[in-house]
Amino acid sequence: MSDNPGDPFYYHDLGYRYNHSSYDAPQFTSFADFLQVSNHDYNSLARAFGLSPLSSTTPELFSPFENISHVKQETAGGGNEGFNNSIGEDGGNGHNNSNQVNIPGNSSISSSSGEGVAEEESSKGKKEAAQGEDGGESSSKKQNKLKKQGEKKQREPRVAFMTKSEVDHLEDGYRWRKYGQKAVKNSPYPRSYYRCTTQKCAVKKRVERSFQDPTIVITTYEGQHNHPIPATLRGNAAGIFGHHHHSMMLAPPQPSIVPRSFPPPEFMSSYIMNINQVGVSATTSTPDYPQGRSSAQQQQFHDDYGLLQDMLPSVLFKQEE
DNA sequence: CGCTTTTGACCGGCGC
DNA sequence: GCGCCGGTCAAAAGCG
Repeated sequence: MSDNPGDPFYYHDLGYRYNHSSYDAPQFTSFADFLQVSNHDYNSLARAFGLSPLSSTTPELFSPFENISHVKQETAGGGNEGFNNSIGEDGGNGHNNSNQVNIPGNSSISSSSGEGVAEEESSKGKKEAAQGEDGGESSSKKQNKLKKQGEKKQREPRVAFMTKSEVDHLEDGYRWRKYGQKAVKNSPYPRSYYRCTTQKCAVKKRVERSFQDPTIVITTYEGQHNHPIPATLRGNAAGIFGHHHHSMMLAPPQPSIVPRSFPPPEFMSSYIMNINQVGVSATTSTPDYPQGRSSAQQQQFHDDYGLLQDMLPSVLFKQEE
């Protein structure tokens, strides 16, 4: 995948790969549901994923990963289209078989290219080009704030999911407000930008459908929630995470672009194709990184990964600078 | 009415 | 410096 060492992280680095035919697609109503975990476990997973835990916890302190580099697309005439192309490529070559996990800060469980890529790019230092403001909470203004010292614009940890789904916006228990949509270069499908509606929370996510395989939706989370899952949304968090089926949930978030229709309630029909961790252990590259990790945190971190490995064998993590 | 989505303008980084 | 590009803003429209 990273044929181009110089490339910043591209989604194709995900090593995306899966077997169309070998999966059956279970139905899930939420992220946690699809992970098939309890609330407790979810919290661990969430940390590992850089997502927010269900319980209120210390906000900005734990981010297993730091320093994200932004997914960038080749500006040169737009050859590369991030995910879309990448998916095609990787899917095609697929040297990476799905069951591998790279642990940030650790070397890896899978020696697959992913890792190499991560290194390369981190060295690359090509930061996020098209980045607007980053996790800043003052979302009101333009972004003209400067960073502290030599710290460049760092992004929050990002996690990308590739999910087979009919709907673009997957239910994950949080409430989001869409704040933008842009056309993806060589794709007929647009990319939508969402922000967590909880006031103090700066988590964002992007959703786009794969151009190569329109049945796949790529959701990229950025940042971590600092609050519990809102218990409102029809049913409540408990209903979402707790357990049983997913009966209600009324109208699915509308399948915007995807023409095909499908049974309404199953908007979360999905299975994971791949998961990408875009964070990185930046402690080395960014000395002044605000949040140091305690050994306890690291331990937790590893524990989370261990957990993930057990639970999500097909997940593939990747780190990036 | 309060919220969300829509949508074109705008911004800042980067390559040329 | 200019223009492309990904990402964001924000006014207006939409919806329950």
